[in-house]
Amino acid sequence: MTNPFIMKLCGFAELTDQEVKALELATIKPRALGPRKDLIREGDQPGPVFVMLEGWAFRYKVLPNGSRQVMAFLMPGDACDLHIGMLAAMDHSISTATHAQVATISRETMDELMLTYPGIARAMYIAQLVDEGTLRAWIVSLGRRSSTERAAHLLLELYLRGVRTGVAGEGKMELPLSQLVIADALGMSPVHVNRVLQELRGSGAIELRRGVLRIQNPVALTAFSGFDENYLHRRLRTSN
Amino acid sequence: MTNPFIMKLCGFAELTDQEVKALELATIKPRALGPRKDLIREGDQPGPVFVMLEGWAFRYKVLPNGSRQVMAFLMPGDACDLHIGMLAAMDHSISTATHAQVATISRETMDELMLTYPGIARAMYIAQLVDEGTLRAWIVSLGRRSSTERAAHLLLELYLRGVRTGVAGEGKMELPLSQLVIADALGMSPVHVNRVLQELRGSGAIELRRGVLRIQNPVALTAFSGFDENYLHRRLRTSN
DNA sequence: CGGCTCCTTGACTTTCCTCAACATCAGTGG
DNA sequence: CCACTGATGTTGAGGAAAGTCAAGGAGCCG
Repeated sequence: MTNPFIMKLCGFAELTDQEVKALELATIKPRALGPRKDLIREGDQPGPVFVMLEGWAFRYKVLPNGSRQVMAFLMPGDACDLHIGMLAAMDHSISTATHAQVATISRETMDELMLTYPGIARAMYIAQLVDEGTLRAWIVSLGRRSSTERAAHLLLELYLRGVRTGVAGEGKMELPLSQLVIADALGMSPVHVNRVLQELRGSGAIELRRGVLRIQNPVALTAFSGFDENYLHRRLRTSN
Repeated sequence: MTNPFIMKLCGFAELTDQEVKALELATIKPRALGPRKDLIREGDQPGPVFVMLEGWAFRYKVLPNGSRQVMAFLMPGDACDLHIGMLAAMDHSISTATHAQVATISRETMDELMLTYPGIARAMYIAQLVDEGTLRAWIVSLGRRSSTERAAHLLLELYLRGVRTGVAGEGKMELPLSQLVIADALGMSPVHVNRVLQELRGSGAIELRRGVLRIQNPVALTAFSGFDENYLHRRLRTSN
């Protein structure tokens, strides 16, 4: 299977062949987007569900003083919020970070998929819960971790999420994010991100160069950043 | 209506009399809890949905180094996550901050309520979306606002949320949170919270004493903190 | 009254930001 | 093939913001 979205949902719930087929059909015609293109802007009325098939995007908000905060990364396999269509207006924007292939599933189609296929509904709910847990984990990082711990935590998170969708493995993943975007996610200045990454590189914990991340010492990195993978919910409730 | 939970849901969707009755019935027997009692702990298997009828609680996580981060406040009218029961384990804990009256609705009852009453389902989904928007707003605050702006933003948020549930009004609300808990929510030290609050008091924007918050100058506070109430979604989509 | 929690203040230290300059790299068009 | 351009990464120096440590004050309750 090459579709990271389906691979991720299969990790969340047992999907029947029919369900997989329906998902394949729904994401069969992605559109190509260049880097730095807004998928949707704050204030817009929410439209279809976006599914990232290739490339990276991020949710962000720009403050009156011009600074920007990234609130979430969307990597291949990620979809955006389920029920967001109920709201009148987006409270943040989503932009691509790289070239991307994005499938769009209309609200109606999505509702129908979830009504028809309980496995899809279940998997989408779980994906949403994990996303929410991820938001909370970011709050913890921003509030109580040092800048170096914070960076280490983010890199580990992205790697583990990548493993789930098949875009990462064997300690390696493509990570085409500029230090500027990482800075806006970690709530720090770009120059400090640079120094912090050097520190992590210097300690031998990671390698990050030319858009490729290598986790050299996962154990040390986990301990140092206080990473607790609970929030990614790799073990799900088996019954019901 | 004295039930802040029902008042809040009514603000999100038009509820029929039947639906209101069903909600009243479901929350008729709250249990009383003292301050600093955990409702549920990280690692526990999720149980019923909790509904705060009186008093305050907060979601939090304690890091290996002993520091604590508060990720959300639950004030009267708030309920905790809808589908959390699908997960095997909580990724954070919830504790009371004050004496509290908490109703518990079993997973089965909640599922049934949402299946039977579309208005309740809709209102609960919207409440969840608003909670999620609130998490993102906290990320923005923690990442990109100065400590004083951050404090101002939090107080304004809590006040506006209180208005929605009827526990705040006319620039005034009960806010029984210690500076220590506020510090853990803002990701700063308690002594700095103290200084920042003094600054806000001194500027005439707020008054906060003995557990009562007064917003003296909402306009200045909004501008200063860069508060954008979008994320509370006071205007909802009317159709569908 | 004693004991607890919470709030307040001052002095010192650390972390991280800002500013500024420069290096590197990929893509573009001549 | 090379010069130009824009985005990105790197380095150093100085300063502002917020943390830590330590001590004392205020309020509340048994």
